[in-house]
Amino acid sequence: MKDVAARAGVGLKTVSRVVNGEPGVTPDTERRVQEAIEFLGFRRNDSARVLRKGRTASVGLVLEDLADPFYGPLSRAVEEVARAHGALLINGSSAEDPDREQELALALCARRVDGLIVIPAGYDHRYLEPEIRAGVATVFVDRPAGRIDADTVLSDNFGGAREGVAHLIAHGHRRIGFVGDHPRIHTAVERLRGYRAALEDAGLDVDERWVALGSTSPDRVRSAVETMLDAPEPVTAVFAGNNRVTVTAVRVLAERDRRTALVGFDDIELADLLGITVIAQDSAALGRTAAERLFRRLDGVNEEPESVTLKTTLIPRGSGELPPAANI
Amino acid sequence: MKDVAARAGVGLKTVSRVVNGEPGVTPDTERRVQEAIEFLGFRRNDSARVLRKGRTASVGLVLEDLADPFYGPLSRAVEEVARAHGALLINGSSAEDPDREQELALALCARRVDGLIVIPAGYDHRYLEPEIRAGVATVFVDRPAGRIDADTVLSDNFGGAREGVAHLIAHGHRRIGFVGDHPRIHTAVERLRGYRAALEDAGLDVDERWVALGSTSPDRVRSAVETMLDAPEPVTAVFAGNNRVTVTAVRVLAERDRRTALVGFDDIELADLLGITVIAQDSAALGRTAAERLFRRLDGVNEEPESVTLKTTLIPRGSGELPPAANI
DNA sequence: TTGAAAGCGCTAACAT
DNA sequence: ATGTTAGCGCTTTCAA
Repeated sequence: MKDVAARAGVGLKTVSRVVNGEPGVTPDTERRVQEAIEFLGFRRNDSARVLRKGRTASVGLVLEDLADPFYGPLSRAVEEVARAHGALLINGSSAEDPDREQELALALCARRVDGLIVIPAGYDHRYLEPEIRAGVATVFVDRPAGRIDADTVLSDNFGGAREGVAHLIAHGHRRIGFVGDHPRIHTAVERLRGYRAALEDAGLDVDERWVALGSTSPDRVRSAVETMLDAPEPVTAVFAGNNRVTVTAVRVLAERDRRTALVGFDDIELADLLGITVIAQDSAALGRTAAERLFRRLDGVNEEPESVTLKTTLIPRGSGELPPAANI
Repeated sequence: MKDVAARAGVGLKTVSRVVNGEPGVTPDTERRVQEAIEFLGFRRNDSARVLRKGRTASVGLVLEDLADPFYGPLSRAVEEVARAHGALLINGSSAEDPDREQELALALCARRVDGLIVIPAGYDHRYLEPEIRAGVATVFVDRPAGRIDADTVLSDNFGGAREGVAHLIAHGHRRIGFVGDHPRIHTAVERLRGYRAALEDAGLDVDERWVALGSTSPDRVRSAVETMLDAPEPVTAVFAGNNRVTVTAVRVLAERDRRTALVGFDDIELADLLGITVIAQDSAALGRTAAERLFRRLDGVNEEPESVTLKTTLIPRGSGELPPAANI
């Protein structure tokens, strides 16, 4: 910038004005400055600008895994909102590791992102308190914040699961398996709660052998489902706790002769062709809502932290409408 | 940092040393500094650090759409490599718009990212020349750079498509449709080239009514496929030019009584269950390779720009092995 | 081992 | 309309 000023024979501030399109420069001077910029291939160094202005026009998003089809649309939605506000988005994947989540979130804070959207991997976010106090707007998505009070955007995991399981019950099922994510994950617990509530609503008992929480790795899900199917009194329907469970469950059920009903939480591509009934959540809406809330905060709105819950949608496609198979 | 120094009763530089784990500080002093840091909730401002050091420890990734399942794993792979090098990743989606690609790439350069990975939307990347000259390492992925010489990592689009079409020919097909992306997109053109080459290898002529390039929107793909199926001499097989085309093609074909063979470029989740034969490319490997190349450059390796091509894999699952249906 | 001073490139505030 | 000065928070250099 100094060089540009020298070459154009003007002061530093004049160049700054031109670069930022500020008023108070004669067209002639502006032209000279533009020429110098062109000639020197100058481009403003935003690092310096940030240092001076205190705002980075960037927001951070800490999620679990960008490669998961659930998070792609979410991230993209956040990006669109950020873009509308002239901000860039820095993503990071925690890989479901609380330490890595913290490391990432703090690294983003050290970069002085203006705001932070976090899909928690951990259960204690007090480490963010100093940052929030220092002015980093923070919104939690998909899972609630741990031990601090903050804006949160969730899906109705409880209600969605309850509706899905009720749907199976309405189609005559009495022995329904639940295969879900690890119990340390909030959504898994909520969905299990919904499962239990639906059974209870119908006056049915839960046999704990029908419930399997744990890793969503194909191996674990496969063995969980197979155990339920091979029991003396096999389940006649399975409720899959998330997209990865559904994918494996569909594979396992497809191998069997006996038709077992299935409802999965989260929609999946091609689920329509496979006739998989799902409880869909709108991950893009989750991201958009969170980002809008974040920027509202950045624009100075100062309300109490608030929790928003987005509705889920039951999409019947066949697998959830199968009647119980005559067993054994 | 000033405040920390004051509170600990030491010089600014000593605090800097402690924060960065540099040697030359007595344990006692270090302890006092640490206490002050703790007390004040100090965290280093990386913006200032960046300004001074000239390196941001961040890389930019400009892709088409983070919500596309093809790019999620690619982005994640880049992130992992970046993480291993202590760098953060800033993603941006160009939405297949050349202007937006440029705007994004230049915004990232203004932030002084150390390196840039670009999945081109445009065909002229000379706008990046000053940046590259100024030291921003740049690697192009998935599609080649336009009008500049730069590192590039591609999939073998030509070879993959040729293999897929040859596979259909080997199963007896003579009238094979090609539905692909817009002809301004490099991969679409390459794959079409592969299609033509396979037909030519077999001594078959191409009827241009079997070729449909254009938008990958469901509507356009649907009508393209339906036209081919409803022609007086309908195609007996369809080669789908990418994941989105495949998804719609599968839907359209599933509505028909006559079984039409299908091979798709790109693997899709649940394609195994639907028995869809595909030419799979490894999007994570694409991202990893590009990122490794980028960091090699950042580590000072100074070779000529190089183009790497990654092999694709034919995965037979049924749809590509159907014989031609007796038509009409 | 420790610290003072200079400066990275920019913008805010205040001249002129 | 234009320029000058100070300073954002850190690291580098060099001296103590």
